[in-house]
Amino acid sequence: MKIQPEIELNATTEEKIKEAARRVFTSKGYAATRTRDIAEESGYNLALINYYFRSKEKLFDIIMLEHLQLFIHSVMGIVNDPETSVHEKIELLISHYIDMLIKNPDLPLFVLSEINANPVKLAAKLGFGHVERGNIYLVKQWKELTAAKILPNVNPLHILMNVLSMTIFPFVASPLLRNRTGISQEEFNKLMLERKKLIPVWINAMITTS
Amino acid sequence: MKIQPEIELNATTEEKIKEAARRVFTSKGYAATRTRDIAEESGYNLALINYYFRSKEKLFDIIMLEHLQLFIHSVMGIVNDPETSVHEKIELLISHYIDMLIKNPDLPLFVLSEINANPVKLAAKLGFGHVERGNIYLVKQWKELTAAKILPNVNPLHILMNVLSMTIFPFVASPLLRNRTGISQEEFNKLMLERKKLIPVWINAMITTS
DNA sequence: GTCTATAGACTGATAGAC
DNA sequence: GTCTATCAGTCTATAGAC
Repeated sequence: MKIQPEIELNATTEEKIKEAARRVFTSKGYAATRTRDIAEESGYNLALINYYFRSKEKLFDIIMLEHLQLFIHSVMGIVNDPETSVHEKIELLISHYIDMLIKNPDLPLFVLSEINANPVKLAAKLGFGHVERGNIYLVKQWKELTAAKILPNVNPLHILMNVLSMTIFPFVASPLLRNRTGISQEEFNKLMLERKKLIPVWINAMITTS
Repeated sequence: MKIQPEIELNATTEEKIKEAARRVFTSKGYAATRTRDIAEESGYNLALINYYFRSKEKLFDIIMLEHLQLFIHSVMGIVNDPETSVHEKIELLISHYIDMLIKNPDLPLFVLSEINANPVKLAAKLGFGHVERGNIYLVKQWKELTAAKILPNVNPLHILMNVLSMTIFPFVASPLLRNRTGISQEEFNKLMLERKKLIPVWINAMITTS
């Protein structure tokens, strides 16, 4: 699944239009995107968008579904791995997200905005492939550790919020942050790479002092 | 400055239109908002919007400027207070934001989306009233404490990111979070009120273990 | 100040030539 | 498959009646 695609010489017209649409939708959002923008970005004509995808909305739905999978379902492999410990899972999750978001920095703001704009419509897409919380291996491990009093009895939802917040929010606030602090894109990415090591340490600190 | 206004019986037509515009813009964003939506929400006719505000864009600019002040400049009073300690400032900041965001939950996603959509245009507005970082009292206090080795020498930008992330991000991700966990709006607000006390403790933990 | 009616530009989508 | 030309609908903004 590509977001920032390499130039594929042998990509079909359909694929090229889809990649162009992905770029335009992700940077401007659904409402601000004109089908003419996508046509121009793809190098093809406006009529071809409807030829291949029937409507602006159907094209958007295809792209949004792929983004949701990238954003949510891709982490299922990490949190369901029976071979890794809780701390390793947290570390892998943070590392996975930061690498992915450095490549696709406007993905989270796009996804969260569009979910907010149309929560009912996207609930169905989100439900697809939904795994019951009790069946997630990470949840099982967490419960075992709290039962054995190895972990303190904190609400795991708070910890989850903290992991995702500290990992994802800087990308969401990046334009504002860069405006206020004056740091460059490169300096920002360097900070985020530092955070791959720092966030797990901070999470440990807040768990053990709870 | 009101976002969720009480019904003001003696509000002027101009104020009523502005409040209606605030509600519609904030929930749908600039591009998805039609001037007809604002007219309908205000109870007045479409023509009056242009009579009072000349254009959709000028009306939007007025509202965005007020939101930016609410979002950014309102905290200046806290971080510039010479009477409070660093830890008190952090505590007050978190408390202030959480109270404000419980009242205006879609404010951050709106502001961040629009800045992302038009960073150049909003840079001017953000610069207005900009205070040099060196002159902020919190920054001065922080430097003194690290110089005296009372605080460890961590990059304060990371700490700032963590405070804002853990405080603001849950509101940004709230629709997704509620979809995945099934918690209600009330339960979410209760979690956020808990975080008013928890986040300062966590921040302390991560500072002292650095 | 507030309304109705409408101008003028733009949008998503399609017909039809090649 | 790909294009040009165009339709029908919607948008912002304004003219003009009251």
